[in-house]
Parts: sequence; structure tokens; C-alpha cells
Amino acid sequence: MVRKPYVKKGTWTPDEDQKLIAYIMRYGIWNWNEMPRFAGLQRSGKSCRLRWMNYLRPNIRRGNFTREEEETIIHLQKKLGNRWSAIAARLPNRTDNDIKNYWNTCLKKRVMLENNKSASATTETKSSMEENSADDADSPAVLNIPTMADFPEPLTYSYSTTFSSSDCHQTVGVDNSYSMTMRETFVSTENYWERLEFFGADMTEGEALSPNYQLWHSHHEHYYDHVDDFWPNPLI
DNA sequence: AAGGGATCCAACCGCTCCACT
DNA sequence: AAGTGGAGCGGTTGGATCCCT
Repeated sequence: MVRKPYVKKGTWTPDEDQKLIAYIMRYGIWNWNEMPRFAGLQRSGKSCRLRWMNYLRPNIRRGNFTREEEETIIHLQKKLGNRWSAIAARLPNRTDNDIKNYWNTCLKKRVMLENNKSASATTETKSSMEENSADDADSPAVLNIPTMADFPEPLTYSYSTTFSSSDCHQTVGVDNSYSMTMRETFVSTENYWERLEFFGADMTEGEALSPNYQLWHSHHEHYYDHVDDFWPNPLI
């Protein structure tokens, strides 16, 4: 009788993260199912892939979503439905899992509330119009549709976030004394959605990226070997 | 201080898609 | 054309943390 190899589940330990990062930096991504065995991990390929894609891979932005990102998600969810990967493709450096979680925990409720609000506002307007129709038949319907101007933040603004060393998994053995500042300036109003199409292209390298990006880079420079540069670049 | 409900989010599961043979 | 295996996706779960009483 052949015993199935033990496959660990649950939260990843810093040691496992380190093994996966080190392996991918050295050999790249070639086969998720085989990889854990060679990397010395008792995990399924799926688990490794998920961990890498949603957490360890460089260029991932974590933390609070900006107002623009929220509006993008709401807009795209309306347009595309729950196609999180398609939505994530339009939000540079955000993972589909992150967007999905954010939608399920925050945005869904907000959208439902806003819908209820505007629905009741429409009903109220309608009923008050009906009441007043006798003496004010010519007054137009006032629909309570929110515009970008209803939101508290300015449409064009910049923000900066400083990552602490705890954000970047110190356990992988990187100098944890650094901090990183990201700064982004968004465009506003008319061409906002059009601009989003090119959002990724507007990001300069190293700008608005997660600490993992720096982390990966510092390791990659260390490990990079032109002779072995055969595997696909995991950065791509 | 304690405990219990609410919330968040990393991770799992099952399914589909797609490339290859 | 059919079968197979790997990758990717979206829904869901469960543990950790937060917050309120």
C-alpha cells in the first residue's frame, strides 16, 4: 500500500516562506506540483502557488485601499461582475484575493447601502412628486445620484505610505532597517476611467510597490546567475 | 477582566480552462 | 477528437483579532 505523502495545511510559517522565496529566486517557477518537493516544503503545489501569488511575490501592494481604488473596484464589479482576476488586472499590484476580500468585507455592504439609499430616495421623490403633482405638475424629478463630488477626499491628491519592517516579513533575512515611501498622484474627473486603462504603464519601477519588491530585488541580485537564467523570470 | 459576537483575511476546495499529446 | 495534467479562478471557511457589553 502506497502512503500519500504528508501535506501540511494552514498558515504558512516564516521558515516555509523563506524556503519558497529562496527556491523561486534560484530556479524560477516551472511546475507548481513538483516544486514543493524540491523546495523542501510539505505543501501542495496549489498552496505554494497561492502563497506566492497572493503574498510573497514582489510588487504586491498591501494595506488600505485608496478611494480611487475603491471606486475602480465598484465600477468594474458593476461592469464585469465577480471576475476578480479581471478586476485585479486593472488595479496594479493588487491581488484578486485581496480585492475579493475587500469587496466581501467592505464594499459590498457599502454598495448595497448606497443602492438602498438611492432606491428609497427615488421612492420618496416619486411619492412626494405624486403628492405635489396637483399643484406643481411641471417640477422635474430630482434623483439622488451621488457624484464624485459627494466624496470627502479631493479628486486629485497624493498620498504616501511608509511601510514598517514588520510589513515585509523580516524573517526572510533581509536588512529590516529600511523603510519605503510610496507616493502616487492620481488624475481626476473626466479621463479617470480612460487613464486607468493605462494605469500600469504609468507606474515607474520601484514606485508604489510592496516591500516584497525590494526584498525580492535584494535577493535576486544576490542569487542571479546568468548561466542559470533559463527559467521564466518570476517577476513577470 | 472576561466572554461572546462581529469582522477580517489567509488559505482551502472544487471547478473550469487550456495546452499538450 | 479525446484524454490528461497543470494553472487559474471564484466561493467559502476557519482562525485570529477586534470591539462591545
